[in-house]
Amino acid sequence: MSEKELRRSMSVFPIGTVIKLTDLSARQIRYYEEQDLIHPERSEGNRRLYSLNDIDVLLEIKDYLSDGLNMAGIKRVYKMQKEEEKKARNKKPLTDKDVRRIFYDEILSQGGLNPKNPFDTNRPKL
DNA sequence: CTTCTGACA
DNA sequence: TGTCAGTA
Repeated sequence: MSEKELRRSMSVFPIGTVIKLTDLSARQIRYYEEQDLIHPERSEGNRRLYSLNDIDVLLEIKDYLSDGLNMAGIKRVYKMQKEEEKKARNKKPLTDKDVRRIFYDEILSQGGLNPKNPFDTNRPKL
């Protein structure tokens, strides 16, 4: 892991800072953590500490949300990214963002996954 | 003063 | 998701 990646993964920001940077509510930020989309560490006083990477993910989630994806859809974007990582890890030189971008576009082009429509657990796998 | 967890008029 | 409570 490069030094830059190491720094981007260091947990140093309190939730207040993240709220200002992402314009998301504390409620939402904690909820996305429950959904395993971000993994902030904890300080001695049990306070959450976020990394630049966590903030990037939060910013991406905001975009997905504004484009109509619900939690199920967003979680799939990241879930598929992980699955694809294992395959590409030893082959393609795609970055995490490239992979997410690809699946994100696919999901959008397939329509659906709107916040209104309940869950889509039974949707066909991409 | 800031953040945390749990709960719901 | 908002928000209020009671803490740490």
